[in-house]
Amino acid sequence: MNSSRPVTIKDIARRFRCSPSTVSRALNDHPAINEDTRKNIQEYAKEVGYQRNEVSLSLLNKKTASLGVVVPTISNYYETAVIEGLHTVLQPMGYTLNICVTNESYLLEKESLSKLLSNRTEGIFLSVSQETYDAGYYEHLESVIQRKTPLIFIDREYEDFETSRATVDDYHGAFAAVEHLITIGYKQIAHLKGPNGLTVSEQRFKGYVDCLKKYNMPVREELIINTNFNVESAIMPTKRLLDIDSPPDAIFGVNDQVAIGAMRVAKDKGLRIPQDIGLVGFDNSPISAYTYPSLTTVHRPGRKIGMEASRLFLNQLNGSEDFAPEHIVLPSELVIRESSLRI
Amino acid sequence: MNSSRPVTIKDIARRFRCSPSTVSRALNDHPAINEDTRKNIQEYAKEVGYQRNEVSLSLLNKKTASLGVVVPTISNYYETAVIEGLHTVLQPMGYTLNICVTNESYLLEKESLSKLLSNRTEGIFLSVSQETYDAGYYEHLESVIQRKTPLIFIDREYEDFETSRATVDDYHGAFAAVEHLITIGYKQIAHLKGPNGLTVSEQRFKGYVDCLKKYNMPVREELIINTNFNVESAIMPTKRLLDIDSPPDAIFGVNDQVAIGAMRVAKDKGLRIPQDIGLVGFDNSPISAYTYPSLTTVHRPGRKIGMEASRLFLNQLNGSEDFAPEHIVLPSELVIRESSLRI
DNA sequence: ATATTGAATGCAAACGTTTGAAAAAATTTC
DNA sequence: GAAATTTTTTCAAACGTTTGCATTCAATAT
Repeated sequence: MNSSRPVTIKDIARRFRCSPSTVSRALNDHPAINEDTRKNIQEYAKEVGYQRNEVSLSLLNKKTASLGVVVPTISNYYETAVIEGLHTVLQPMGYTLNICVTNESYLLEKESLSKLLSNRTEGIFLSVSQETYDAGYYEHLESVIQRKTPLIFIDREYEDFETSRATVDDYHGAFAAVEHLITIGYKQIAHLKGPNGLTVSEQRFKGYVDCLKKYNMPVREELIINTNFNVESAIMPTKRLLDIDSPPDAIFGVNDQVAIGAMRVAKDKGLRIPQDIGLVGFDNSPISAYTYPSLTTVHRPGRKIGMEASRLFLNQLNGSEDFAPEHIVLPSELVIRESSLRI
Repeated sequence: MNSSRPVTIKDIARRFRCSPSTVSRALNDHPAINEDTRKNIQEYAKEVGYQRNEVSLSLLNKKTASLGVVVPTISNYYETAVIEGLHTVLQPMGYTLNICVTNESYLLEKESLSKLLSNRTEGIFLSVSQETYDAGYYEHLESVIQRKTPLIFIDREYEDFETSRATVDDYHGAFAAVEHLITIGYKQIAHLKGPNGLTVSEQRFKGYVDCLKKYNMPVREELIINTNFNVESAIMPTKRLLDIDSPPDAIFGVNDQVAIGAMRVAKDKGLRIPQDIGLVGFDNSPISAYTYPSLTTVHRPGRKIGMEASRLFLNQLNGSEDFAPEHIVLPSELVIRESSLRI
C-alpha cells in the first residue's frame, strides 16, 4: 500500500503463513498443491499485483532471454528493417532485444559487447563499426567467442571468424545495376562509392568495376568519388562529377540516399532524368518508389536479413557440439524504375 | 578450457585457496586487501577473462540499469531519431535500452510492459499504440504507476495520467504551416490527415482548422482525407483530392512521407509545384531537403525529444517523494523550402 | 611475557526464485 | 486403532556477488 517495493513470494508466504516453496508451486500450478491453497494464493497474488522477479530466475537458471544487437547506426531505413526482422522472429519467442548503437566507434563497440556479456546476454547480433573494421581490431570479439555466446554477423563481416553471418549479395546487385545501365545504352557510368574499407562499399564497388570490365568499358578514376550513406554527402561529389570535362551520363549510387542527392543536383543543373543522365540507387527504401522520377534501385531485404539472422542464432543455440556456422547470402534484386529508363 | 561456463568469483577463490569475499574485494580494489593478493587475483582474473555477473548484482542491489522503450514502430525517421536521443544521454550513463515494438497493438504493448516490469526495468519510455489509444485502455499502465517505475510518455499522451511527458507542439507547427500557405496566397488548402484518434493527427488537424478559421477561410470537408504515415497511403487520397470539382491549390500533409506521396501524384498529373499546387509536410526528415522541389515542412526535433525525455526520467529518478511530473512541449519550427514558394 | 594494535582474511546473510528430497498431515486400508 | 498410503507442505541448497562484523595472525608497545 505505502511502499513501492515489488511484492515478493516471501511476502505472500508470510501472509498465508506458509513457505515460499508452496507459494512458488501454487503460482506455477504445481499438481502437488492443494486446490484451495492454490486458488487463494493465485487470487491474492493477482490482487496485490505480484509479478515474478525475472532477474532472480535469470540468476538461477542462467538464462536471461535477452539478446544484444550492436549496430553502427539506427537512422537508416535498412538498419531499422533488420531490427524489425529480428524483432518479428524473436520477440514472440520471449526474447528481449538490447539495442546498442556504436556510431561507428570501436570503443563504443567494445564497451557494448563487454556490457552485453556481463549482462549474460544469450546471443549477439553484430554489424561491426567502420572504425573496428578499418583498424582490423578483433580482440574484443575473442571474449564473445570464448564464452561461446552465439555471435551472428550482419552485413559487415570478418573473413577470419568462424561465426554465422547473414549478408546481402551486394556484389551481384551492383553488377546487375550497372549491367542494366549499360544495356539501356549509358556509356559513361560514374559511381558514388561509400566509405572505403567497408564490405558494403567495396562489394558494390567491385560489382561496378567488374561489370564495366566485362563489357570492355573503361574504368575512369575520376568517375569514382567517395560519399557517406546520407543524402547530404552526395551533393558535392555529384557537383564535381557533373563539372568534369566529359561528364558521366549515368550515376550508380552506393545507396538510395546518395542517388537521391545526385538526383537533386542533376535536376538543379537542368538535366533531365533519365534522358540526360541515368540514376540507380541501392536499398529499395520506401521513398525510392515515389521520387520523381522514381528511382531504379537494388532491393536489399533488410527484414529478411533480420529474420535469417534470427534463424542462424536459433540454429546455433539448439545446435550440437560440432555445430558448423552458416553463411547466408540473400540475393539482392534489381528494381527497374523511371530514373534509368531512357527509351 | 573445456567448458564455456563463465568464470565466477568462486572459481578464482578456489584457485587461490581464499574466500570469495577476498576475491570480490581484490577485484574492486578494496583497501583492506594485501597488495600482492590483489595483484595476483586481478592478473589471474584478466587472464581467464573473468567478467562480473551483472545479473547477480542486479538481484542484490535491485538495480538493473536497464530501461524500456516501447514504441509502435521503428521504421520512421522520427521514431529512430527519438531513440537516438535517448541513447545519446542514457548509454553513456550505463543504461541499456530494451526496445519493444508494438506494431500499434494493445496486446503487444501490454505484454511488453509486463515483461519490462518483470525484468525490473528501472524506467519506461512509452509511446502508446494506436489501438490502446483508440480503445482508451489504461489498466496495463496502472501496474507501472503502482510500482513507481518512472513512466515517461513520448508524443502520444494520456491526458488523465500524472506522468512526465515530452511532446512536440504539433498544433502550432501545423498552424504555422497553414498560415504560411495562406500568406503565400493559396486559397484552397487540403489536408491529408493522419489516422483519427491519435494526438499527433488530431493536433495537426486542429492547427489546420483553427488557422483556416482565423483567416475566415472555409473548412471544406471534402478537402480532408485520412492517410497513414507512409508514402503509399497518400497516393489514392491525393488522386481523389485532385479529381474533385474545385480541387485544392495546396496540400498540407500530416508528415513528409505523405507530402512526398502527394508530390509524386501531383507531378504525374502534370501539375507544377509550387505554381499550380503548394505542398507542406511535417517532420523535416532528411530527405525533405532534397526532393525536387525541396519540401516545405515543419521541423520535429526527434533527437531532442529523446534527450528531454531522458532528462525527465533522470529528474524523476533522483526526485524527492513529492516529485511533480513535468510536461515538456518542444516547439516545432516551420522550414520553408521550394514546394510552397509560389512567387 | 602479555596486552594492544593493525592488517588481512573469512563468515554468513542477503537479493528472489525454484526444486529434489524429506517431513508432516490427512486419508485409506485392514 | 495402527499401519500403509496418499496428499500436502516444508527444508535446504543453489544461482553469483557484496558487505558488516568477526576472526586470525603477526607486529608493536608495555
